[in-house]
Amino acid sequence: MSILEELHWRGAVNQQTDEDGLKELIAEKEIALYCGVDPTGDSMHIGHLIPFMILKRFQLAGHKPVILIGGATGSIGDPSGRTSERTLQTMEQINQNAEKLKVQMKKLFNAGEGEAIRLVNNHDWLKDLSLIDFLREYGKEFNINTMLAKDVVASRLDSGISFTEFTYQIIQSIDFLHLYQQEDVQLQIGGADQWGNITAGLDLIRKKEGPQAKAFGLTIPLLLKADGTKFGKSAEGGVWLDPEKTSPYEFYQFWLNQDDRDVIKYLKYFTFLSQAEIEALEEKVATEPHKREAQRTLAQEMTRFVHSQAALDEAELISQALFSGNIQELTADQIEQGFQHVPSSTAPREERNLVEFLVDVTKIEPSRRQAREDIKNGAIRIKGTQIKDVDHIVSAADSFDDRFIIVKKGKKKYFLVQLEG
RNA sequence: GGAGGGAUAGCGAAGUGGUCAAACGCAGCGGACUGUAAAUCCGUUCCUUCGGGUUCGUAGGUUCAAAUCCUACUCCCUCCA
Repeated sequence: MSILEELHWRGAVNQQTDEDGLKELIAEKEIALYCGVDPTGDSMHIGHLIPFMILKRFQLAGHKPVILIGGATGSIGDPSGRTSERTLQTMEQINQNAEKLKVQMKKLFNAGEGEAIRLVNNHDWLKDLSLIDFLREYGKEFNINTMLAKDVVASRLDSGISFTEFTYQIIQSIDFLHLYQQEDVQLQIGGADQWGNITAGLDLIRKKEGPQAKAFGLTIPLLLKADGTKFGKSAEGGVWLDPEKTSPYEFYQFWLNQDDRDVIKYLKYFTFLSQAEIEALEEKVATEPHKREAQRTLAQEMTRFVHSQAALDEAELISQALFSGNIQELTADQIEQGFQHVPSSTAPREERNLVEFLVDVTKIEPSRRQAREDIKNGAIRIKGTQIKDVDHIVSAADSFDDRFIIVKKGKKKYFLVQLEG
């Protein structure tokens, strides 16, 4: 199965330019290709991951991927997928973010065996481009009518778009041209909302390099959940790759809890499992869904890839203890080792009313009213024991060795409270 | 510049002097069922020391009583120029 056939099987192709041409090119040589991300935040979330997983697949198929960090484009603001103007971030902020993303990318794609994926930052070649050069060299190649017709721009014409964001497609086009010329990059991939930017780049390459220039674009479909909502948001917000923002335990739990209807789609999209392995899991979902083997495999693959085998082991240990073991049998040492990455807080080592403990000390509950309601409903468990008494006093007896308190709220939310002082 | 319409809890949207802490839907939270799934059902969602306190764009005013009436201001939409 060729890489393109594989991508189709994985459901990872939305649109592509000159399908046959790209097929031919890939058949005859190893190509270089790229995908970019703008440093608008200090960490990627799982939605960002998709196109880079595809870069990785190309690499495994023998091609040469380039990851672009958009230090320059990030300072302009991509209007794609937005209904309103972005607020500009400071250059310091963007540089800091770019640095963090670089570290994250290296950890994900340059670790372990095999050739490293090349990392570039478009700030390097765009920072010294003068306004006059920009206008004479590139601006002349862009027709305003074409630019206005791009979906991203057209949809913003009513609500307004600044010249800065309007110009974004030119900047991204320069990137593609630059990489085509300097790194022999012939393919750009991106999310479905990048189609306009990618084709703008192709137009620029053709104008500068002649109509015979071989460059292609491929976009990935927007990933939706079975219920029609956007993929990648948990109840608490986005699912981040940074373990400080989303702990490996929470990350593992996110994947483990996926809907039966979605899990195979995600296995295809996110993991490097083979067609045979995924089809076997698909069979399992159909015949013995209660075992949730597909979800477990997905959670394992993703946690191992994004974090590490050690993080996965820990996440599974915690999950095991919390959901199928007897919490009371754990020792304080086991908790210390294994539970550091459950959402946690600290509290002084003193006796306290349960409501105050939940609201004031640990912030597990947002208000006294809510805390009382949950306690009365039997939603609160401490050390595995349901507590329905609003006047309960939290004391050493509720802790593990006077060091940790484990609170469960609802069916599956756990909190670790470390006692100190 | 002129004429209208609008701003209500996280979002959408009722309400046009007391019975309004404010219908209803979505989202959220909790519970039941279950497989840490989906669907469904039930409860609940401003705060509270449970006495009460503070809310309906902002600031004033009328009234025993205002989300509801009046005045000014801010922002948004439609039409005319």
